[in-house]
Amino acid sequence: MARQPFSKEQKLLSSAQFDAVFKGNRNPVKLKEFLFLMKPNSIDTNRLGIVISKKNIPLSVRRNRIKRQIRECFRTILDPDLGIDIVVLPRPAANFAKDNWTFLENVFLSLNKLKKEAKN
RNA sequence: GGAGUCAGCUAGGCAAUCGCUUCUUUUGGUGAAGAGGAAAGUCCGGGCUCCAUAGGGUUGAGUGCCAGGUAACUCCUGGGGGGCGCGAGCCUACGGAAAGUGCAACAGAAAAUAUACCGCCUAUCGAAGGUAAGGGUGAAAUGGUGCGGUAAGAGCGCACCGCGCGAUCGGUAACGAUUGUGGCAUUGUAAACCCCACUCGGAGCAAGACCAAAUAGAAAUCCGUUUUCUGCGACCCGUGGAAGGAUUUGGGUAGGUCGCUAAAGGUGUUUGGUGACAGACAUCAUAGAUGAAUGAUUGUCCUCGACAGAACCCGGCUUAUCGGCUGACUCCCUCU
Repeated sequence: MARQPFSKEQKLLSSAQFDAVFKGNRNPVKLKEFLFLMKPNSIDTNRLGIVISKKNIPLSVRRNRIKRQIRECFRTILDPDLGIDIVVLPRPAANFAKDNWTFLENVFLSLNKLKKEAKN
């Protein structure tokens, strides 16, 4: 199994990078619980940004848990060669979802397929 | 055995794989450490930092039985008064109501000014007089109980209790005990205004300090202080700054480094103290992120895991909380 690191190269760090994704995204994935925005980038790796507001997820414990689960899926599942920037926004419905883990797993798996088809 | 009071502890464990943050080694890696009792609410207090060491008056805010502890407090400890409970215990903003003002719904005759609905007594039998015993209303009704007294009554008189004032004794004090004396006068409300006593400068780690880069919004020093604006919570006084001129240095930006964790620190023993706590000695090294680290998956065991995530740091308060454990004490029942 290849190493699957998650360091600062894999994160969106500045507001400029975030803005680029918000403005340059095409066909976003809109779900009840999450919103995914994606944009191809110019570097080799994927980069992840999470925007999670207190308004949508009031409890800090749950906020942290959702962030970790998103990060973990990004790290373990997503094809590292895709070269996309991705921003995930949890929505209020994520509060009530019991099994976010399997849900996110499926989403990221389907993302892999989508992107591969797009490249081919 | 049942019911209850108080104090304290704990906050799933183990293993495997893949990851994150910091540190150490060293640059492949290896190793070590890595959220809470409330990290929360931001309600108080303090450290620390800057503003200009921050003065006076008015205003504003806070505290409010006494003594002590503390860096400090609205916290804690001990004590006193009052209330609740059979009890262990619990609760208590607990200074002032003859300085003044306000308020007291409904009911009730009357709610603070005095007065009289039913009643009682007198009677010249009237739309009179005397009463406040009793009844009734209310959260609250002009001291309470008893005896005397009277036409009926009334602190009108007396005794005891209560209340005010004084003295003595005990106590650091709050206060308590004893005793003398006064006379029954104006109810309650001050988490209503208010009065009295005491305390209080402001803003906050996005505080603040330094470094780098880049091209004209800034900064520093000096001169000046009529006017205008502005800071010191507000206003007045007082005082500082800016707008102007001269000289010098050179910036934006979610950039980087520091602040940033060793601190009124934890644990143990011991000394002093009723106790909060303080002193001495020994010992421990224990998160430090910054688009923000503790996770995910799998297996397994059990009692099947609540509330909940550090963001400068401490002391408290308040609120949330599954299950379990420990100790001390009280009451009731049964047996001996």
